[in-house]
Amino acid sequence: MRWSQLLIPTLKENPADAEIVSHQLLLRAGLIRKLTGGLYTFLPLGLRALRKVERIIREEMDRAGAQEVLMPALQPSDIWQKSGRYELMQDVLFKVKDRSRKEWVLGPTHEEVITTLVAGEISSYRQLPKNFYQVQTKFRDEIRPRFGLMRAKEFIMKDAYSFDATDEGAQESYRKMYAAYGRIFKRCGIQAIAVEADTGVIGGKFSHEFMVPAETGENEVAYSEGGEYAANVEKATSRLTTPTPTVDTGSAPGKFPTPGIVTIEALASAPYNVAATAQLKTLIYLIEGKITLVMMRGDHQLNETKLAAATGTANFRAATSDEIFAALGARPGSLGAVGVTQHPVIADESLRNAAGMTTGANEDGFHFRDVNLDRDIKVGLWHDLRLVKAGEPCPVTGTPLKIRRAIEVGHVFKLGTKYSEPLEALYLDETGQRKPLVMGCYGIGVTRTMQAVIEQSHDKDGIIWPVSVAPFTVCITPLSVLADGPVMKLAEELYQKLNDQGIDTIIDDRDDRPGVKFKDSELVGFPLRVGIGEKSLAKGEIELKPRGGVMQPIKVESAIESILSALKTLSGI
RNA sequence: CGGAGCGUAGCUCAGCCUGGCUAGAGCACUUGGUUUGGGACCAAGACGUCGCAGGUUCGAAUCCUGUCGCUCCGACCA
Repeated sequence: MRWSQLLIPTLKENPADAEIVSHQLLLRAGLIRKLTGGLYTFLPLGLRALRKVERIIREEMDRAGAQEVLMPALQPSDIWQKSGRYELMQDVLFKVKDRSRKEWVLGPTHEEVITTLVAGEISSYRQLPKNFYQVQTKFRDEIRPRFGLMRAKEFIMKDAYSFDATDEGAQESYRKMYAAYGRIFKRCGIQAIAVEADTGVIGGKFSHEFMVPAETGENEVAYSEGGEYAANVEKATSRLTTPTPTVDTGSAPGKFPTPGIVTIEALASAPYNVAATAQLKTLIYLIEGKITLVMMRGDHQLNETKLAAATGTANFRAATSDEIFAALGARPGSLGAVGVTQHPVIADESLRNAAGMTTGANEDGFHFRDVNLDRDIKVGLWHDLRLVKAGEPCPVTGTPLKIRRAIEVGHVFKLGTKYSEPLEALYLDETGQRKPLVMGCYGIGVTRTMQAVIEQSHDKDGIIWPVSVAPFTVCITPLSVLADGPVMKLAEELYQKLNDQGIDTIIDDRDDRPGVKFKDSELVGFPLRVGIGEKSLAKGEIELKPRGGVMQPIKVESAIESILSALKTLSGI
């Protein structure tokens, strides 16, 4: 393509509303333009890069045995009612009404649609396994769209759904997708790591997220140095650095005065000297409107994602001081669960068998000592609720965990029968028994992946596209565009030959000064620039400049061969 | 939704505190000229409901009220 004919509106200055570098470069390189918050138009170059990411995804999905379909983005709300997610996901669902006032949903994801399809089309174990995928626009009423394509109201996702007869089969389908994801991100030129993750509103048995390490990422990943363990902090666990006391003092809980003491630290200091590990922290939450006591060890922090996983709902918040006083008769700082039977109590696993603990007495200015969990507190639910911190021992290796930020580009879920049961996607097995299909689902944020590539691969001058996803692979830069001059003649000739070889080539035929062309080609980030100027041409040479590499002169006679071999090197072939 | 900030030319911003004349600069754009190996220079020109609505005032980009939009931090997620 000819630069002069394409819309490539590069910007010299950073747009005021772009905060992170990949967002700035998307705008500056003329790849996208904002329509309004969370909604973007893909310009010619941006679309070309996006299409290349999509092509890699399609090739790897096909290779892994998945088949492409295309489902409606507009969906009837009744299938969402059936799956139970109409309520659960109401905050992100875009809803629209038609002329007869019937309500529809703009699909944020497609478990309901694909399961409905499969329920009607698959009825025998002989048809299994199956895996269907699509590349499609998703709609989510995000609470806060941000960072350009990173979190948008409308975005392109590749979603795949596997259907198996057995759990073992589903496991194998999961494994295949997991492997395919690794190949996809590698081919896109980004380093993504798989981490254990929370399943959230999608639900299911377990899941892995594919994370691109980046300071601007919205997630935190806990991992061991050697890569033996990696998990989203929402899900991560660690070994305890210090054990929880379990020695029964033999005494019943004894109330003692602690005037003005309302923090763990204060109680840990003189004259009380109660180690934080021997204290019970009692947090009061309003879970689906009900006062609930959440118990943590004094030195631990609550992880709210784990609380959601434990309770099966995200509909909760910390209670206010007044709500707490009304329920327990004391203010934060003096709270405890001893003798509390009228409210449910949830406790963190680290408190199992805890004994000789100290906790608030539900009376301002007083605490209990000698509290045994088994004997004195009615715990209704035990669950891992603890937020891991950097430096705590890895659950696998025992070495100190590290924590770093990352961008989630993909997520694979082992779903089980969460959707096949309510939507009645059943099949007959060898013995004629009717059983629910065992499902998995697998998403890649395609537009987000494209931005993640930029976030991970850029320098002060602009984007550094990997060959695999670059909008154009080669940029031919004639320094003079006189139509019948030797420079332009050679440029046109190379342009023809490269295109004939199937190399995506752009020729910068703009009548601009060299500096402008160099800056623009670096900003957009084409992997290889072929510079043609009168000076070097006089020596029978032109210049090859890999983006991010060093300029090298090549002979005109062997230009095509040199370019092709440089591309091979850049592609890592 | 809670907290913080910003809305002035296509873009980046100044002017606002302390109200006053035709509302400014740089980049981009148009025309002419000079340039031509790292975002050129000269000259001329075009481009504004100062986000919107209301108020205060002789007079509002500037002060007040409301409203809309955008960005950032938190809850949500590919």
